[in-house]
Amino acid sequence: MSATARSGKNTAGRNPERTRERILAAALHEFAARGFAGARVDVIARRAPANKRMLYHYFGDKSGLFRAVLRHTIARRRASVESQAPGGDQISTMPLWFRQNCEDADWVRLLAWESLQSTGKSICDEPERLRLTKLAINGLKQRQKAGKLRADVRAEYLQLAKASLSMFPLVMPHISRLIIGRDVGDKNFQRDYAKFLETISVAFRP
Amino acid sequence: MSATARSGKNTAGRNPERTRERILAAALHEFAARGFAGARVDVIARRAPANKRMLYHYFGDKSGLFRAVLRHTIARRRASVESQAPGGDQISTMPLWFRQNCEDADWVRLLAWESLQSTGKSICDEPERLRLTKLAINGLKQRQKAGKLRADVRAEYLQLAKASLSMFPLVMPHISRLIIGRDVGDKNFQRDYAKFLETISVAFRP
DNA sequence: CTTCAAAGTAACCGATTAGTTACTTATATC
DNA sequence: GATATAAGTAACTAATCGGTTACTTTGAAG
Repeated sequence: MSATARSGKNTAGRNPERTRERILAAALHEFAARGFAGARVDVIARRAPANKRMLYHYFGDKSGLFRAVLRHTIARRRASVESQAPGGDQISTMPLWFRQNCEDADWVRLLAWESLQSTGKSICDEPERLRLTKLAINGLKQRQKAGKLRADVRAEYLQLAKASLSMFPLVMPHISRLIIGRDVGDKNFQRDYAKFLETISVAFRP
Repeated sequence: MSATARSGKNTAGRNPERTRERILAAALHEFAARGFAGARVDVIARRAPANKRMLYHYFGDKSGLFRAVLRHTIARRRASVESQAPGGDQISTMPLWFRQNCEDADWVRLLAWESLQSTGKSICDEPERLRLTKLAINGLKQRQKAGKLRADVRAEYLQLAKASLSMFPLVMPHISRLIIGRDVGDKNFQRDYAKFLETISVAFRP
């Protein structure tokens, strides 16, 4: 009875995978909010909720947890990147990226903390991330060949510009608010900025 | 004798202002490298070099020092912003901004740390920063009126886009390297990216 | 029913680190 | 030159926080 109930069990008792997932989710939240150095292991454990001991059991130490969160979130975003790669859509992708980033602001912020803190150091999980980056760039190259994107600039720089414009307001919400006067979470701002990105997309057309 | 020698004295003995300046410089370096939570007060004191006690004497506590560094660097950049505002130059300003940011990478990184860490909180030294921001935006508005800049998008959004494109590679060097394959410190990258910014500036012309 | 491994808990520990105390030394003013 | 004031030093402290120890509970298998 208990063996058969095991697979369907979701609500009570022990459940290693769920505990792991809860810790990862809480850690993403805390690391995104305060960065690696600012994040508190006890806060993550309390918010999971889980015992701190379990956190160390599954992830070794604080930086192991940080890496696990990175890997886990990269894996989650993989599908989204891979589905976009074929590049057959009509509408400009930049406003779309921005919208997705708004939905996944914790991920963008995590990326920003990681990038700032690990200057000079090697990139965690580099092979996989390089693969996904190349995939996105190849998508742009295909569109360049198809005449949908200007071909007189390297696709790499177009990718960098797209990343900049679609992530910056989330990475530096402070600056964004100083300039625009509205908060990044403000839906009106998000709509207007997406529209703006659509407008200046002419820069990337032939 | 000592009173007259006092003003010309720069090398030895006591010198409050110089000590203050040295602490500020060391703090900028440390905060830019590791962020507020990651920075170590002892490291700043050792690098100044100055005694930790002096640091607390001049700046109260760690966050007081952080705010002082912000204010000090804002004051330093003020002249540069104010001289640019009149907007009479011929060449596109975006590559110029990027170049200046590369020269002052610590400042850009400090700004990024501050923005990430203080989400939701109030902006330190807001009135002055708002004034400088408005100044830059007014410069853009003037150029819009002069027909040098497209007028069908609000100047605020143009300013945000300029900030994004000229700061992003410095704020997220990791991502930048994944996409381009070269380091942000690489002079070749800086040249090529500046050129790219020049090229896509057409998006901002009428 | 027993057993054994893994999940889970609470209390603890040692190191790091922001912030202080008690003191000495220099310098400007009278 | 005496003196008051501010600069500067070294050693200390209290608390925070990452990580651990010793223990209990759960549940699947023989």
